[in-house]
Amino acid sequence: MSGTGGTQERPLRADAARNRARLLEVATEVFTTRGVDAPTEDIARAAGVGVGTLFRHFPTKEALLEAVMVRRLESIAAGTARLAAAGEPADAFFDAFRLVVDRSAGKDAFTRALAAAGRNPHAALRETSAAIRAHLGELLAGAQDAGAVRPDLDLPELIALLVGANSALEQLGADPAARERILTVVLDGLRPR
Amino acid sequence: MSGTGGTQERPLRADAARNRARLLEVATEVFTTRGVDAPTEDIARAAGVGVGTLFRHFPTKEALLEAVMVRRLESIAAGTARLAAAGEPADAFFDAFRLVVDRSAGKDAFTRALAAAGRNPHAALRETSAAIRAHLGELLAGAQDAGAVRPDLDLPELIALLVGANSALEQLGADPAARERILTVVLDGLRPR
Amino acid sequence: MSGTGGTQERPLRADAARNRARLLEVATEVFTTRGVDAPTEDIARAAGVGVGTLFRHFPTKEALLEAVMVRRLESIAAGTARLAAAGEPADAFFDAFRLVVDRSAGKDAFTRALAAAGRNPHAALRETSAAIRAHLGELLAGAQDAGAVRPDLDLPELIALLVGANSALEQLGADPAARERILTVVLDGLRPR
Amino acid sequence: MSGTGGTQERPLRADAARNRARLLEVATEVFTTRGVDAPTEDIARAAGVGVGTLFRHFPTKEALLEAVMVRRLESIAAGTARLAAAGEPADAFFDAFRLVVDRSAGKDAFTRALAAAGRNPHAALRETSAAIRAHLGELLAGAQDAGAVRPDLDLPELIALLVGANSALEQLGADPAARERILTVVLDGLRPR
DNA sequence: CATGAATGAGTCTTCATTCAT
DNA sequence: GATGAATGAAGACTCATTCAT
Repeated sequence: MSGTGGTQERPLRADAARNRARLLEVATEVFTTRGVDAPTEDIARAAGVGVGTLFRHFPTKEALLEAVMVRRLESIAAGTARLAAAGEPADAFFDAFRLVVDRSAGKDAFTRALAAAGRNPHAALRETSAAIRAHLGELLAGAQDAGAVRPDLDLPELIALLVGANSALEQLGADPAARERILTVVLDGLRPR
Repeated sequence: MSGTGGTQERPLRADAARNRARLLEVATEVFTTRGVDAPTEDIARAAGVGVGTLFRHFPTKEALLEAVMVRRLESIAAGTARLAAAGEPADAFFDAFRLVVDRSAGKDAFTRALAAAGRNPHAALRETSAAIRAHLGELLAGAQDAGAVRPDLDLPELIALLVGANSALEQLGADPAARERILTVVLDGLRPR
Repeated sequence: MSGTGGTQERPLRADAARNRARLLEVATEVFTTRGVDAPTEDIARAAGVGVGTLFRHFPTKEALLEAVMVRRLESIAAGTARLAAAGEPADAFFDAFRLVVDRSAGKDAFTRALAAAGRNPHAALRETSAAIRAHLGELLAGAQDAGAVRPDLDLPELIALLVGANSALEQLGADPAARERILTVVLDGLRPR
Repeated sequence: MSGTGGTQERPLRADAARNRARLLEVATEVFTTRGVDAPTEDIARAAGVGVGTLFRHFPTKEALLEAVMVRRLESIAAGTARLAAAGEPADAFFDAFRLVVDRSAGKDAFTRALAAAGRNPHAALRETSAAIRAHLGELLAGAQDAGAVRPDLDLPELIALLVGANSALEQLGADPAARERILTVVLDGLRPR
């Protein structure tokens, strides 16, 4: 897991690595704020490189979008991995829910990627989201065993709720108190009656 | 209230009305399943007419999208109006939540329209969604007065939750039991602790 | 030469004749003020008829344009015929020059039609402009015989100068004194040194 | 003043510059002979490039047309500047008239641009044609002072006459003797009686 | 390796003309 | 005869992707 994950990459030259990182950064920003229809050229320009460079690093626009998602998902996976290994099942579960939602912030094309896991043909995405799903599965089971979450809920519903919570928050805007109220509703709803 | 609604339209010839209706039908289907980036030509073809006909009825693609949304929103508004006038505040509120979610199904550009009410510049959309918001506001207040919904929740959060529920369900797929479980979580979460 | 000239037309019903006249009127106005690229539908609407009616009277847009031109040319031809029959060769010639320019006013697509005489494949136009050319030829010869116009000038140049004068005036705008100065320049230039 | 003129352009690559120049060349030819309604694609094809290339160099068709005009006007401006600086007022004036007419040849959208100076919104055009107008103004005044041109003529009329002469010549065709006779008429007409 | 110019298929939209009502 | 709805071939412009410099 030395690099960005995937199929055997020879080590990039320093400047190439820098370009790649910068492109990923900028693409995340652009896709998030302007949507995935933003022209590749805008991304390249914002990253200070030519389109050619962009396409050298990412063979298609879709591959770039995928890489952006993978990065986000990896960050999430790191968090859920830690929490799945934690001791307190109930707290860990609820923390994980918040963590996923927090790190998915922005144009929700991203959370969707997580959900598209099974259907999606891209290996990198599939692997990372499978890991997250596994962690969430464990956390859910733990919380249910601890009686902290409704026992009839299954992983697909949990994920759908994560996507939904993300949408709701994206919809709502910045007011922190209101955001907290939204989360309270969903998290309370997850608890057994 | 019987027809396509909006600002005074001279009565169309029978065949023209049929084409218009068919275009609206097909566009709803296409936008819903394939997203708003689907080519106008596909919509025209699916409706069995030439592009020219589409553009005669709807001067721009955006106008078509707007008409589709207005139709959906009007259907929702009719439902919420009825429920807002009903006697049982608590039931009416929860029924309204389900109704909005049901009739918003699809690539969720739709619930967003409702949410975008104040900001967006399309008069037809603005009016209809303002009406829905008004109904939802009444229903929420009634349910809160009746002690059936958390008192700290405000209309913007309710709407955000509707958008979120829609996303969650869209994400989930068809399984009716799972869909019901999702809704149960959210609706239970809305109740006071 | 009872009607609009051309190949055998059965007498139109009163309303049809009225429509045809109105279309010609409106088309002249529209082509003149908005150019020949104005949509046929605008012309039909301005004339208070449907496009279908327009195309019943004039099988193509070009035919309509031609009819408009023929009308103008006929008006010019009537004037030049009268002047060609007049007694005073010099005055008649200069009057004709002014007359052609006056009646050609407007988007000069019209004067061009006159010039396109020989090349142009449309019978109606060809005939009428041939007549005008004949009159102008006579007038020119008369004025040259009378020593009022440079002897080296030929009909094609005269026509080119008419087109040019028309362009110049169209370019200039409304100021009557300035228009007169332009005409003075050209008419003086036509005189022998 | 050496190149394509306008607001600071970074130096293009050799091939790009060649394409740009070729497009300008071809567009001049096409607009001149077939009018401004000729499809952009025809221009691109004639220049041996794809449409994309055309639109890379000129963001809209109008921008291309403007560039073509600017080039023509600059060529004219260079000539009138030289003549305005010359010693012999009368000759300089008449030479300038011929020069403008010569270099404006074609579907006369061009001389119009000169005339449209004040009104039109394109900065590049405005500046260049303002320069030409200034030169012509000086030349006219000089020639009038020298008694070589009618004293009652003003700049707007001169410009209208340039447009008119251009139209007349465009109308006339290639015969050099006839063209010369036309110019003689107009130039003689400009002289005082 | 990086650059950005070139490509051309694809998208929206217009408009002359036809034809069912 | 009149109407205006329907048609579809263009036309301007965009953008992912390729490739010469």
